[in-house]
Amino acid sequence: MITDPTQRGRILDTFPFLRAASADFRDTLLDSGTLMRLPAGHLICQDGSECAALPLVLSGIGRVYKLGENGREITLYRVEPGQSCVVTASCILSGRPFPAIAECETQVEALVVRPSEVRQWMGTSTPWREYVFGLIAGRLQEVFGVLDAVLFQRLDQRLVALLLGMRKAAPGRDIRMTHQALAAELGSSREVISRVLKGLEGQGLLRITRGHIELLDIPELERRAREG
Amino acid sequence: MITDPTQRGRILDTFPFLRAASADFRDTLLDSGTLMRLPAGHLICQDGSECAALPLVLSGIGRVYKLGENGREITLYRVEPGQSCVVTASCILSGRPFPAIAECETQVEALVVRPSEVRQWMGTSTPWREYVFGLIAGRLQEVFGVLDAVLFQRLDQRLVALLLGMRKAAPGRDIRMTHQALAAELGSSREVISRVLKGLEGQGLLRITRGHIELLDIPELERRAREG
DNA sequence: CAAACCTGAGTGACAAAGTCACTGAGCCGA
DNA sequence: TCGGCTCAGTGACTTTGTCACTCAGGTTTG
Repeated sequence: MITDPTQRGRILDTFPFLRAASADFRDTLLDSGTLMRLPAGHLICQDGSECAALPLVLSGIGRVYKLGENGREITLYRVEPGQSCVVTASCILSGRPFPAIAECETQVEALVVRPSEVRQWMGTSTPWREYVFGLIAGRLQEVFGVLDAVLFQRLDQRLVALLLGMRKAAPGRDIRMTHQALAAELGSSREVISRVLKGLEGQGLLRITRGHIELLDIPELERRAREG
Repeated sequence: MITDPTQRGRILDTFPFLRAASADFRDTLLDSGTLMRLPAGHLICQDGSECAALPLVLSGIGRVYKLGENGREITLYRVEPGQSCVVTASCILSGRPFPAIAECETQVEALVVRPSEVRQWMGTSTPWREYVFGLIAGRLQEVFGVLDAVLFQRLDQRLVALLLGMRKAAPGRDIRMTHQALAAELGSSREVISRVLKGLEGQGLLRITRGHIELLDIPELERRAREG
């Protein structure tokens, strides 16, 4: 139950679809949901387990990834404020186990709603339904994209694209990230990432120092990401 | 509009969720849907294109796959009678392009419904909604499984598992399939499949002849598929 | 019937990527 | 400043993908 008017306003701002919903539905959601603060590293859903609740993210970032027996991992997508992990939702609605791991990458504030409500609202609120379907379709597309990249794209291209993407998210030439973390994004291994980075450094496209990477020739890197 | 009572009965038998739906909804669906017969090889949806309709499969098999620039491909899942390609549905509901290719593997009979109806029924019929969500969750799980296999499993294991799965589908020791087709299932290439099969033949586990494969030591193959 | 043709399969050389077992380099606290 | 920690580099090897072929078994057709 959310009573604080400031919090209620914040929720409406973060989830614009609520503005399109009926006042009735808005109240139901705010009354039945619980505001939770989850620490970084908290596991929201484990691979193969049932999903007990659907968190609507208000702040912070969630990360959904697959983990192999050997310890290698790959990021499937991130859940940002205003979104929710809809794979969770689809698992809730169909009673299936969750096929990956969902974890808080940073501290996460979320409005947590119960499966029974998720299910019920699908029938009663069109904006809610469209919100959920929009998320599902978006995730499907992201996961299909990951599969495509893994199967059909070269690792050096994927790595360069990732680095450029991160630069866009946090402008500047410096990227603070370990080789291990880059490997976990792409589903590769640290050694391989190190080798590829070293190759790019040899070509003068970037500079590697402990814990971060400085992009030097950005136009050329952009060309590589596009053409290979 | 489906009027023939035999056809109507067949549809109800193929889609049991319709029995749980109201008579009203059943009639709406049967009145607004069109029965189509699509030849083998017909493309239902191309990569990146908009989906114009949702086909509910009555007979035959559809196959959904990803195609890389180099020509390599990988099967994501198959659509069997009683199912539908829900990725299509989610694309319809969210107006996104389809992220793969959907093709008729055999001749397919389908009840085709319009996007506007798909969308509308999500609000009006609970059985329809649960049907669609069940399909989506199932597909998500399949696609996640493919990703897992591609990233974390060895090809020989995957190939053996595929062969054993095919034997279960069509009992007998003989599997009629080209190396190219096996490669397309697994997202590999013909040469590599040939090599792996040759290795298995060298170990006396199967026998290769032009166009088909005879499984010899099935218990050992099953052990391989499990343990590696 | 035999030559031409097509599809399926095998081969060898190489490149890309993952694995394993290390070594070494920077950093921080005791 | 010593020890321990995390991060990164290296070399040898395996697995998988790619390329450019050749070859083998059928079918079609002149």
